[in-house]
Amino acid sequence: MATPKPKPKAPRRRLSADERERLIARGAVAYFCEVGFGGQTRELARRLGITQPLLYRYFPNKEALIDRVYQEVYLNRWDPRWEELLDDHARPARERIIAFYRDYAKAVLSYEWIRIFMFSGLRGMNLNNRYLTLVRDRIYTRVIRELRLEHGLPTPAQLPISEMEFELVWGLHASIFYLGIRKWIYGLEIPENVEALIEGLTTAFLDGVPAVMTRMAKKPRRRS
Amino acid sequence: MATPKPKPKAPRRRLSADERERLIARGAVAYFCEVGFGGQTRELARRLGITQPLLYRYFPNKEALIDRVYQEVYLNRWDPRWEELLDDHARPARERIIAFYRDYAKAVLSYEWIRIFMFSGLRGMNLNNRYLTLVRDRIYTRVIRELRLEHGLPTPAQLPISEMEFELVWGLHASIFYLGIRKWIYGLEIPENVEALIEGLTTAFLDGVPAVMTRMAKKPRRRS
DNA sequence: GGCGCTAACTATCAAGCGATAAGCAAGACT
DNA sequence: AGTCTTGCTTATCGCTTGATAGTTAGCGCC
Repeated sequence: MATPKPKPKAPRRRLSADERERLIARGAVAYFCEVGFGGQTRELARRLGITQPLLYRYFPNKEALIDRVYQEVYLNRWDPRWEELLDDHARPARERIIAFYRDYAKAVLSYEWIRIFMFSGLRGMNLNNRYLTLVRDRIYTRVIRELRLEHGLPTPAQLPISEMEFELVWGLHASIFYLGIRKWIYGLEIPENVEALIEGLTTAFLDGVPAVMTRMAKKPRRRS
Repeated sequence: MATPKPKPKAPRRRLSADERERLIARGAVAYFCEVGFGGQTRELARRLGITQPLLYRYFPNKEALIDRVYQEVYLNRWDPRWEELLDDHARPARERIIAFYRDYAKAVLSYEWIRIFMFSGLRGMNLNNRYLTLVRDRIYTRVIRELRLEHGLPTPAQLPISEMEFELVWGLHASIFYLGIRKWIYGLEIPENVEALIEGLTTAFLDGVPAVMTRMAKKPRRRS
């Protein structure tokens, strides 16, 4: 090439502080999701089309930026209607549970959510645990309660939920979450029709788990 | 403290090249499993009780060290007897599948395996995919074959294994693998008696999945 | 259309980190 | 005991990277 082209150099654009901060936060989510929290501030700035020191005008340091990423991803991902949905006794339990997982999957099986969740887990954050406790207390308990009700087993008030029952529900949860891992962490293809898939997994769960639950409710727990 | 203590400085120990290399490799596995591949060579050396440049006498660069970590963790983790176990028609299919997953879990639910698997996935390595293809071809196909046989469904030769069948088995796999994620990535407690847990999960699977499989074999596949 | 506020940039520091070069010393062999 | 091999260390380079200081210029306002 004859033209050395000194620099493309986009014209300096001046945004309001709020707007720029949001832009940086969004960009940080996208960037750190992709490369992990070891990603460099210079590369993040480059992707945002700004200079690296500008980041430090909006965030005191890199850690603050990462905290913001957590906030962006973790907050506002919980839909309170999930609990209502699971409580709605007008519909059959089976239908409710399938509907819930269909909806839950839509919220959670995203690139950002799955990867941030993994990265923060590997980093030793306890945000994961806080979230998973929420899932356990708000969702698993409801699923188990409804299953017990449907199969004429004692209510959780009468007989506390056993470890095994929690584990079985966690197994369903895992099989759905793992779809996200396969897609967004391993980079594998998963079936196009995720809804049908979740319906199949949940159906298999609903067909298989009550038998185990019933068996465990009758037999005393065997110690290893 | 009155004693400034200039340096503990362990006496220089001279090992054979082979021995030292193995030591470094082992240490690298432990270190990179813990902190990820962004870990620093200096810190690794410190943990090994050697100086950092010594690493470069045994490995040309950090990447080679990481490759070695992959080798150490991925290789020799596959037990060919798993396939034999699943093929052993002297035992009931249910018993074989439970026995397999009990054994498989023992091999795979380790700190090193789980974390390296995640780190390499997040890094975009395709080693995961190679491994998972192996699992699919050697294990899932066998599980499905045996389940079909037990429930009077066509053999895979007569009717190819459907996507949904693979997905259901992948669901079982996920629910077991997720135990490792919970323990070694999220840092959560999991039940002590993992064997009983796996038995419960597999039983629920075996009770629930055939119904779905039978249904799908009879009904034509519904498109979304 | 000039002026001021401040968003954004240029330049740079200091610590961190992968990697290399040259010298030292532990153990083996005679 | 002397010496030779080579495992291991000290010293250091050069680039990277988070963070700071000082300068420039876009936009609103009168």
